[in-house]
Amino acid sequence: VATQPDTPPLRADAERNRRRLLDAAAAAFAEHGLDVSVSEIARRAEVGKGTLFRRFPTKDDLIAAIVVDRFGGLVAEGKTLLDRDDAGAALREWMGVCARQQSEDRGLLAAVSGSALDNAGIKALHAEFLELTHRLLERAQEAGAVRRDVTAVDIMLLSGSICEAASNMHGVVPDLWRRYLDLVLDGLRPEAAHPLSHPAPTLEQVGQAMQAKLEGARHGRQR
Amino acid sequence: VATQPDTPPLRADAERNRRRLLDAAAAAFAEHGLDVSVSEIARRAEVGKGTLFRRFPTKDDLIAAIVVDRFGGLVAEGKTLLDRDDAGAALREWMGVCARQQSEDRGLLAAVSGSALDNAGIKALHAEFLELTHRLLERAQEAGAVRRDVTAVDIMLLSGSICEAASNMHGVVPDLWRRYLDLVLDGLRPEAAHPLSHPAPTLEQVGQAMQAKLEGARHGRQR
DNA sequence: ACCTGAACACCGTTCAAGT
DNA sequence: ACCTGAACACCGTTCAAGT
Repeated sequence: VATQPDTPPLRADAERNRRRLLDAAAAAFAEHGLDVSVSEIARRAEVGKGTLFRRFPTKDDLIAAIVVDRFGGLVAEGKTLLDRDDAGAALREWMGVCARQQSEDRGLLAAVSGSALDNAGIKALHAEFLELTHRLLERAQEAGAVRRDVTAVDIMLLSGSICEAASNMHGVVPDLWRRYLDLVLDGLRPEAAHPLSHPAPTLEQVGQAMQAKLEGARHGRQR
Repeated sequence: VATQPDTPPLRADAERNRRRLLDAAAAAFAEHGLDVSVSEIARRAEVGKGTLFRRFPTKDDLIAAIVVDRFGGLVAEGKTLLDRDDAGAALREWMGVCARQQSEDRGLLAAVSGSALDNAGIKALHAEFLELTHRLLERAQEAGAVRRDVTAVDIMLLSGSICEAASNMHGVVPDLWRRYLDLVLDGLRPEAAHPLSHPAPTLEQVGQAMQAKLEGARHGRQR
C-alpha cells in the first residue's frame, strides 16, 4: 500500500521557510491559542503570507501539520509502554501521558476535535493511536486491572474528557488533570463495575462521527 | 443588595425586536453552531443589524443572553431535585440533566467556557449553580452514596467533561453521554475510592481561572 | 428612543507580478 | 519553482441619517 505520495523534496529555501513557519506557528499557538492571525505568523516567520498559503493551502492545514508532529510523538511514546510488566500501570500512564500532552499546549485539543482533522496524516495517526490504545487496554484487562466492558474508544474519549475537565482550570492549577484521571480510573476498576446503560460506540460509528464533523465544517465555511 | 440595575422597560417595538433576535439566534446557533454571522441572525429576525448591536453591544452579549435563559432553566430544574428521597439518585439525575442539556444544543458548552461569560447574569447563575450542586452533593455524601473526597467543583467539571467526551460522537450516538456518566459515577462510589493524587480546586481558584480566561479573551481581541 | 444600512477595520485566501 | 504584497470576500462593529 502506498502510504506517502512520495512528494519530491522541496527546494532548500522552501524547506527552510516551511520550518520557520511551523516553528513560528507552534510558538504563536502555544502562547495565544488558535486564533492568532496568519498574517502574524507570517510576520514572525519573516516570510510573506503568500508563502504560507503556498505551503499550507489553508490555515487548517498549517494547524494539522503541527498536530501531526505532536500526535506522532505521543504515539511513539505510547509504544514504549507496551512491554511494561504492570499492564494496569501502563494503561494508567498512557492515559496520563495523553492528558498531560493535551493539557500542556492549549488549542491542540480544539484542533483535533475541530476541522483540522481532514488530513491524511492525522487520520493515519488516529488509527495507529486507537490500535495502540486497544493493545494497552487488552493487556490491562487480561491482568484484571480494568473492567472488561470498556473499549479502546471509551479510553480515548475519556482521556480527552479528563483533560477537558481540567483545562478550564489550566493556568491556575496546571496539574489538575491528575485528580480527574484518578477518579476516572477508580471507575474503570473491575471491583467498581456496575452495568452500563449505553453500549460502547463502534469503530464504524467513530468514523461516521468524524465524517459528519468534517461535512459540518465544510458546510459552515461556504455560508 | 441590588441584584438587577432595574432598567426601565423597553418600548413595545424594541421589546418585540429583542425577542425576535433571541429566538432567531437560538435557532441559528442550534442548527449551525456559534459561527453563524450576526448578519444572518439579523436577517432571520427581520431587523437591521444595527438594531441587533443596539440591544446586544457585542456578539458575545447575544450569546450570553441565550445562555442565561438556558442556564436559568437548568438551575430551576435542579432545585426540584433537592427534596428527593434518594439523595444518591438525585445527584445522579442532576449530573445527567446537566450532561443532556449541554449535549442537546451544541455550542452552549463552548459558549460557557468561551468569552461569553463576562456577564453579570451568567456569573450570578454560576454561583447559584455551584451552591445547588454543593447541596445535592452533600446530601448524597451523607447518604453514603458518594465518596467524601470530592467537591461541588469536581462534580461541575466532571459533568462538563462527560458531555465533552460524548459530544464528539453527537449526531451519530446522541445518548452516549449516559455511558460515560455511568462510568464516572462508578468512580464516585465510596467503595471504589482510592486516594486522589491532587487536591480539589478551591472556589478561589475557580474564580481566578475564570478571571484569567476573560483577560486572555480580551487580550486576543485587541491584537 | 429606536431603526437602518452604508462604512470601517480585520481576517483568511487568491493571484498577478516578480526572481 | 518559489516568493511577495496588493486585492478580494467576508465578518463583527460603528455611526450618521432617518422616524
